Amino acid sequence: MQNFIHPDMKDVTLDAVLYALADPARRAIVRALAADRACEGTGLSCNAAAPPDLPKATMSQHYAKLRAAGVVRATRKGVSVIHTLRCDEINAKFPGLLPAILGAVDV
Amino acid sequence: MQNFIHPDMKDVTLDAVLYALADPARRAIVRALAADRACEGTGLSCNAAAPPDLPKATMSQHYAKLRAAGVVRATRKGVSVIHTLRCDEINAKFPGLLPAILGAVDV
DNA sequence: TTCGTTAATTCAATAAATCCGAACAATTGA
DNA sequence: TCAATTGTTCGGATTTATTGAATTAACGAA
Repeated sequence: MQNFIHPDMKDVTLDAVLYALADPARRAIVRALAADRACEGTGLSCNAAAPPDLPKATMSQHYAKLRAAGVVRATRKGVSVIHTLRCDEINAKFPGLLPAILGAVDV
Repeated sequence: MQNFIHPDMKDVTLDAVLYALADPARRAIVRALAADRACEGTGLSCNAAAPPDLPKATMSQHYAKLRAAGVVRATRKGVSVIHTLRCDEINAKFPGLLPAILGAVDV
């Protein structure tokens, strides 16, 4: 599985970010990571941030898409993979986007 | 084809809106409608707002998704279908979302 | 070192969504 | 009524998503 590849911010497109955030499961993950950052800020394992009933293969694909889109960053820590939101970077490139999406009352 | 159905704003979900805006062709349409509103404000025909090289079957599907998501409103005017952005409504329900997306330099 | 456990990824098969040419429908003007 | 214009709908090929099963990775204990 090797170490994770994260796109440089100059290669992160609005298209990919919106696509990544257009899925409710992925948005739930991003919300959890955002909440974690606001509190602990230590990052969360895949399982910790994903919706509880999500099959793990599906979960893993969602994380792969979030990483590829440049939305999250992953590092291995023991048997877990810890994810953090690339919050400041996204905010710098797409000002207001994350707040607008995370702030919305998701229906 | 009948008259177009537009969802009531209470039934418009963030999920659907983000999904609609996650596609570059649809975002191009929305940008064109936003620009029109800023200038003429009269609405644009499908062809006028869509990317020029888009096959019309595809274009039509994109508009259908934008309508279903609650992002645009359509009315028939002669042989044309005129679309307008449901700008204020979306802004009221998802504050900051449209500005963040339309304001971004699309890559 | 070798198991066993936990955590996540990859594979492969199926299911669902998208794209677009061709046919169709709606409207207008001649 | 006919032709032209503008979109929509249909159908099939292509692409993408989902998920169970197999696999990889890291760790701790014996």
